[in-house]
Amino acid sequence: MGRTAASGAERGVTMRDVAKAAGVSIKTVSNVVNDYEFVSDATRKRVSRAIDELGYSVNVSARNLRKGRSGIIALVVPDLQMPYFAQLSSLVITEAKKLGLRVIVEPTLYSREGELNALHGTQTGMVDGIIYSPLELGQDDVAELDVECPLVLIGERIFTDRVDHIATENVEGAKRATSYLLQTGCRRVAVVGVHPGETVGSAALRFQGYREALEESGVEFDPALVVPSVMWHRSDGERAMNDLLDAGVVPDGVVALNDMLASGVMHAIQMRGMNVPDDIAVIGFDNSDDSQYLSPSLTSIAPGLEAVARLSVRVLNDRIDGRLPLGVADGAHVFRKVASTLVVRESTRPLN
Amino acid sequence: MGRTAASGAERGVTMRDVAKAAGVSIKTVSNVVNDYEFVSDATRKRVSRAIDELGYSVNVSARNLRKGRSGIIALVVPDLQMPYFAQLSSLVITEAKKLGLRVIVEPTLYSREGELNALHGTQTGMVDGIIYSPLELGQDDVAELDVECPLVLIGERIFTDRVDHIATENVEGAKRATSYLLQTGCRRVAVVGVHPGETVGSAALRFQGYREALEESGVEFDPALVVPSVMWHRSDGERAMNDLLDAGVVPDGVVALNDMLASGVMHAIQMRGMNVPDDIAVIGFDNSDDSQYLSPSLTSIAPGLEAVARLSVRVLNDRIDGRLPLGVADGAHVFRKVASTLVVRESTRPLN
DNA sequence: TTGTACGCGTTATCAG
DNA sequence: CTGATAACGCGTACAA
Repeated sequence: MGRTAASGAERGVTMRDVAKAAGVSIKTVSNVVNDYEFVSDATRKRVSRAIDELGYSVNVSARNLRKGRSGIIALVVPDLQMPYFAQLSSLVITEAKKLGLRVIVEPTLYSREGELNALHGTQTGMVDGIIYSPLELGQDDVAELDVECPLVLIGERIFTDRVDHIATENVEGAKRATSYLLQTGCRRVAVVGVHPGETVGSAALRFQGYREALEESGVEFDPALVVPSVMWHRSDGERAMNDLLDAGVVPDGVVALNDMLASGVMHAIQMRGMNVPDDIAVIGFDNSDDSQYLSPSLTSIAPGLEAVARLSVRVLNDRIDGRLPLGVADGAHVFRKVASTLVVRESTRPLN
Repeated sequence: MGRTAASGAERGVTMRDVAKAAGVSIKTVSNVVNDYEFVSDATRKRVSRAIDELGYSVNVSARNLRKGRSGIIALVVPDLQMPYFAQLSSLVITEAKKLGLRVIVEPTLYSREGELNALHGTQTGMVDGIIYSPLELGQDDVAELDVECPLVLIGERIFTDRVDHIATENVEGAKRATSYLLQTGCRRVAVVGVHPGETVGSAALRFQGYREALEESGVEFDPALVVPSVMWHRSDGERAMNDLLDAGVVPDGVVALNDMLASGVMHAIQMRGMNVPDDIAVIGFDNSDDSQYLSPSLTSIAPGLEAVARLSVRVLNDRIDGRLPLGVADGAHVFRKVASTLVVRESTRPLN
């Protein structure tokens, strides 16, 4: 009434109103609201009742101003629709909630500009910290990471000792995948989804792991078994596998650099009347949610996203609170590589 | 340097500092910052320079306190990892950005408690509005939607005239899908993913559309062609289709109630050496991102998520600003059903 | 254990 | 066009 009824949030009932209604001072109301321990039960009750009756709720903006905090962090990712980042976001939000933080998700939509904007744009204010997972920025852009608020870097595109960094085991994971195929009897293992010429980023690192595994097992590297694909969609995997088979190259195992590629690879194999894993074993990467729903269900490398999420949020929270993250010297920065694990399902042959 | 580098946001340079440095008053700085038009170019320049030199940036918390707004809206969805909601979130975020709003995504993880908490929890403060897409709450919970801030409801679980509501064409969409199969020559059209006993929610509405299409075309309804499945994953679709075929029922078309089911259905068909669409045509629902990457690519009903996102954000923004959304009388509420469209791809036969 | 009074950084209302 | 000055609602020394 009275007013234009505009004002979104509170109806205007403040601590002062509550104080008056309960016959106490503002400070006492504040104490109750913030669960300050030295408040007599009697007053606490009176105040609580007044709060309920007036429908009071604290004005978060005022609190933020006073405390110099917003309780909000930004999560910057390329694209919410990619299973990998959707899962990461989901986990980060869950983890943040545990620590009383809320998350603003900022998709940069694969644009360099978007990624820079998330760091230096006008919208930057009000977040206490940033979890940053770039796909476009590269090693040359290290300087851009120098921002006002704490920042935790995720991924394998940039390496620097100037910010906290949580990385995943791309090399090791791909190596483990390849080794597993070799151990289960594969001799001609193809790799699908390579980005020729790249030296940083998931594709390059995973391909490196593939090569290391071959080398370690004494299996000779065969360029004919390497299938490039810039995009990593299902149809790319299908096309890649068809190209390979059309060229007369028949592997007995395939390492796909992500699960969607793997899905397409399996489909191509099955469409030719061959069996996965008996004729050709297939292994994926990312252990995305639907790898278990494929048929056969897909053996995959789980990058440990839970750990990535947990660590990122925790480290960021420590920085925000001005604490040193666990196990880091003053002035130094966190660098953690999260262990990946092999999730064995039906698309590969058993170990014996 | 100097300090512990802790303090999240600003280093403490305020409008007052800028004003002093530029030799003007605070108000003038404010004017410049907010692009107030009646500022002489000279002053504007002086102030701008001072801002740059001191590295000033506005304190968003203070602004929020003063304006009674935070510029943040909450988007409440069941699960970020479901393609449908990932896409919706992505679109809402993009749309909100255009209007200068930021989005906090709140996954409720399929829990009733989570959905209620998003409305009445302690974290509620500070958001100017809520876009609410419940999956657990039902018609009985209408009262819960009565919250302090503007709220826009999305989905088909609850219908009420007490809040703004953007719905999608579930009935019409499924009807269109079924009709299309019939028009392209199918005579025995199965439906996969039905939830027996349900009367609200996507499953019930889509099934209803299926029946209406049959009726309209004068094709008799055959219960044997109805395959229930509570879950809507790929493997559920595969199992459902296998059950159907194992029972000796061979349809010439399948309406899957979402794309993941459709994917499984196609796989089951292909694994038996049959062809999609020549032997059995398949149509999905949601037009999820990867329906185009299946093989054959999947004909699907696109629920018009872009429009849902655009409308929700716009309506919410109007309410936040105290405006009446376009075409709504005072005291009334928006109810909009967004048109769905049929996206024809390779999994169905052509019209002629 | 509770009350008083001030300041956080902006924006808005006036005069000038 | 610009300058004082009063809120905005809450936290917090400090005093009682």
